[in-house]
Amino acid sequence: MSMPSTFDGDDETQHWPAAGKRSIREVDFFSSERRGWPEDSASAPPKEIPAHEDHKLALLSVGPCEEGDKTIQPSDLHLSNTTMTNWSLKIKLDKLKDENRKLRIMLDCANQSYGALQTQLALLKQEEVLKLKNTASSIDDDPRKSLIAHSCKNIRPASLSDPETDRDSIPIDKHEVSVRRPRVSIRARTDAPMISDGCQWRKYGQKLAKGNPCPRAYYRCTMRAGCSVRKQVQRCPHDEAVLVTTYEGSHNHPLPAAAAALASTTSAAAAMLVSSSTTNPSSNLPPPLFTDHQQLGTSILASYSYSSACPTVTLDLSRFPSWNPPNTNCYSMMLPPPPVFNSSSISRDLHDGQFPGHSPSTSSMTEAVKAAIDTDPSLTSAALAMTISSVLKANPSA
DNA sequence: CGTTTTTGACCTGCGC
DNA sequence: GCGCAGGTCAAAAACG
Repeated sequence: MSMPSTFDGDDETQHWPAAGKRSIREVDFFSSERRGWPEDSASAPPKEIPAHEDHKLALLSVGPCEEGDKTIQPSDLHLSNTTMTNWSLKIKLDKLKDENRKLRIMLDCANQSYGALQTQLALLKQEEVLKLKNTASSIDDDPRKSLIAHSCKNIRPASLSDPETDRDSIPIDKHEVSVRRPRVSIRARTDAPMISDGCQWRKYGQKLAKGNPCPRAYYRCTMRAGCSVRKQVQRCPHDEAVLVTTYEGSHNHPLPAAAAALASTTSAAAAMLVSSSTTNPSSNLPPPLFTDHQQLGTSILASYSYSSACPTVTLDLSRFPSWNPPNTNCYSMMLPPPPVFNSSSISRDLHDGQFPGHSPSTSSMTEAVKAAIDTDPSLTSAALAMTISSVLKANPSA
């Protein structure tokens, strides 16, 4: 198994140990290195200060440096005016660098925490699914619980002799690997063979799907070992200019910053898919995410598709003329923890307003998108994704 | 030489 | 039970 050599996200996380080392050096400076410095600096400090000496200056700039009971001030050193000026500038620069470094550490910390929370959420949701499964096993006349029970058939403890009896002994994370999770599919009009979404992928298979002359390619995420996210890339059989990218699974690592926007969007979309099944128990069908906006001239289309095993959210972005390359090169996926809840064989497009009680009228979603496009006709996909995401979060019923 | 892609074989689920 | 289709595996080939 190989790891990509260039990965912003991993690079981000790798700053942690580096930052730790730098922090230790600062402590070491106080404990040992500092002791010899005043004597060594009886003459003027060097004009060219080695990079590894930066921390000394930064610390000195924060306040007086103490040697035992004696306080060492810069003026105690015999320096020429020019050297003092340079030194002062250097000190200011070092302070800024130090501040930068601290901010970077804080950012890394936030990223790490976010990744950890995502993992925790995945585990909690998996446990919830298992609990629901156990509850549902004794009830067969409630349609909603039957759906849950049905979905649990898709839990496949691979390579176990007796899945039924062994299931409870399997660690949760193994369940996550085998669970059929909701998918998010994105349709985008592009000539590129594959949209660049900020992640590293390795192709592991290719198939000719029936009814489509274009092969379907299978990729798995290689940004971190054990990441379960996979994606399928395929040209639309009806319009080969449209590239259909389907994501499945949840990343076990922080994503590059550039990947955050659409990740947020798809997370919200899939979360909607999930919550709709739990907040609307009277109906087996979820409400629409959002609908066509005919006034736009273009339209955003979101649809649920319940195949035999995998509920799928489709975001049709192919109708945005401005989304031709190069703007289609900033998609990103990070699916939410994968709750399993439905596997009915119903497939419907929502833009037709086929759901009773769910009007295809103008939604806040499309209003927001329209406003965004009006504001900036050259809107990038990432920016538009953020708009969609924010509306989904602010108005779950949109 | 290590990594990635290709591609045929194999596995699994589903419908008949 | 059988056949089909989707998905995955893994050895071989290609690539840098």
